[in-house]
Amino acid sequence: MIVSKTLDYAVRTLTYLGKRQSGKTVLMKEIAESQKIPLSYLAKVMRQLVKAGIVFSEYGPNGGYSLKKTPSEITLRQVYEAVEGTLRMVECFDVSGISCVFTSCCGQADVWQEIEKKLLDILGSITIQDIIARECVYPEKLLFTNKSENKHANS
Amino acid sequence: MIVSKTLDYAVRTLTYLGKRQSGKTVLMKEIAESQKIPLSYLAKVMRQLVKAGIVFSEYGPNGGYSLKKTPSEITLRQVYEAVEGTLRMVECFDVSGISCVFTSCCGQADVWQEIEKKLLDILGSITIQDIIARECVYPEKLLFTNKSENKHANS
DNA sequence: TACATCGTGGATATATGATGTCCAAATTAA
DNA sequence: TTAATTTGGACATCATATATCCACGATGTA
Ligand code: SF4
Ligand code: SF4
Repeated sequence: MIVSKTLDYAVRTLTYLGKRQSGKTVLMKEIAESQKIPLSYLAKVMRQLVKAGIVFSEYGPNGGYSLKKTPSEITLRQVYEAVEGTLRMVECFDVSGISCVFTSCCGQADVWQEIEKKLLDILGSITIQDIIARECVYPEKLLFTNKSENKHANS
Repeated sequence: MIVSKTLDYAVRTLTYLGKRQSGKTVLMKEIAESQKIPLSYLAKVMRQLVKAGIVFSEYGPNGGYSLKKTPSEITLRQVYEAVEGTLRMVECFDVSGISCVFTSCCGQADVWQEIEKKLLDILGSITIQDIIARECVYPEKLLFTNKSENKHANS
C-alpha cells in the first residue's frame, strides 16, 4: 500500500514537464538533475511513460521529452498503470496461474476488489494539473535554491 | 498497492476464528492446517494480532486463540495496522528521518495524503463480519473437501 | 513436584522484487 | 560524418517479505 519511488519519479517528472509546457522539449538530463533522479533509472521510467502515450520523445540534438497531453488530461491512474501495470490489490493466483484454494468461496477477495475499484476511481479523478495547483505559490524560487540549505524564512 | 500474504493470512485467520466464535479457543495448528498457512509463520502473525488486542491467547493444554472482539467490531483498518503498521502511502522521509528536498513545496505529497485518508476510511468501514457474510453459502462443505481436487459441480 | 502441552520471542535464512548501473544500438540535427 | 540524445536490454545491488528454527515461558494435570 505504498507509492513506489518509481511512481514518485514519474509524477514528479510529469508535473515538471507540465509546468514547462511551451511545446519545447526538455532533456532527460535536465529532468534528472532538477528532480534528483538517477539519470539511468529515469531513462527506464521515461520509456514507460512514452510507451503509455503520456509523453512524447524526440531523438538527437534538440531532442528530449514533452507532454503528449495537457496536465489536466493525465490522471494518476494513467501514470500508475504506465509504471506499475494494472492495479490489483489481491493476487489470488500465483505466477504459474494456479489459483488459491479458497478462491471459489472467498469473501475477502470480493471485498478487496471492491476497494480496488474505489481506489481506481479516486486515482482516475486526480490529474497532474491538480498536483501542480497544489504546489506552494513560489515553486521556482525554491527549485532554484535547493543547492543551498533550503532554509525556511517563515518567522 | 498490494495486500501482502501476511495481511491475507491475518484476515483469513480472523474470519476463521469469527465463525468458531463459541468462546472456545482454537489451536494454532488447526488454523495453520485449515488455512494452509505455514505454522511457524502464522505464529508470528498471531503474536501481532494478540499484541494489537484483536485476538486473545491462552497458554498450555486447552490453550489456543479466540477473538477478543466480535467480528463486526474488527475493521480491516485495525487488521492492517496490526500486521503492517501505520498506513503511509508516501514515504517523504528516509530511514534516518531526512526529508525529501521537495517536501516543503510538494503538491504530490498533499494528494497522496488525501487519498490515504480516504483509503483509511474505507478500510475502517469494513469489518470481518462483512467478509464472513460475503462468503458463499456452503463454506463448511468446501473447507472440508479441499484435500480432494476441489472440483466445481456447477454444470 | 514433575511432566506434557502450547504459545512467545528472537535470531536467522531464503526468495522476491524494487532500485540502480552500464553499454551498445538507433535516430536525428548540423 | 560527427555529435547529441533517446532506446533497449542485460546485469548488479539492495531492501523487504516470507519462511524456518530453537530455546524459553506459561499453564493444566497428576
Ligand atoms: S484467500 Fe481469498 S483473497 Fe486470499 S488469495 Fe485466496 S482467494 Fe484471494
Ligand atoms: S517528491 Fe513530494 S511526495 Fe515525493 S517524496 Fe518528495 S515530498 Fe514526498
